[in-house]
Amino acid sequence: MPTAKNFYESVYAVVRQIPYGCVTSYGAIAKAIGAPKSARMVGYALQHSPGDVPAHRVLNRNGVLTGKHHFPGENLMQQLLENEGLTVITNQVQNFEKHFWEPKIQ
DNA sequence: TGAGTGACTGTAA
DNA sequence: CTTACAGCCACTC
Repeated sequence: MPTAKNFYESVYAVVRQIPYGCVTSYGAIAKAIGAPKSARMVGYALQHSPGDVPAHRVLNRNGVLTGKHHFPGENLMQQLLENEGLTVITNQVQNFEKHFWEPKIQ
């Protein structure tokens, strides 16, 4: 079995821990799982993520919805974030630092 | 086996 | 301040 699957599962596990109304960055997740250089892989993993993973809460370090186009709808990601009390303008989350949640390793 | 790709990040100009 | 370039790891063809 590919050991990389553990990497994916680790990403999913961290993303599932993101509380309601909070967001984080790919690099933060990558660092949380012990691979700060693999931020790109986090995004790649989210692309293969199951439906029970709140991938809409994961943005880049800039607070921009880089993966918005990968969601079913054209503005679904933004709608989900706004539904959680966040403000999104031009694919960018306002007060990103304020809603930022740092992943924790259990 | 090797080369190409990507939901990123940090540093330089 | 904004824009550009290179590094990085895992996966697919």
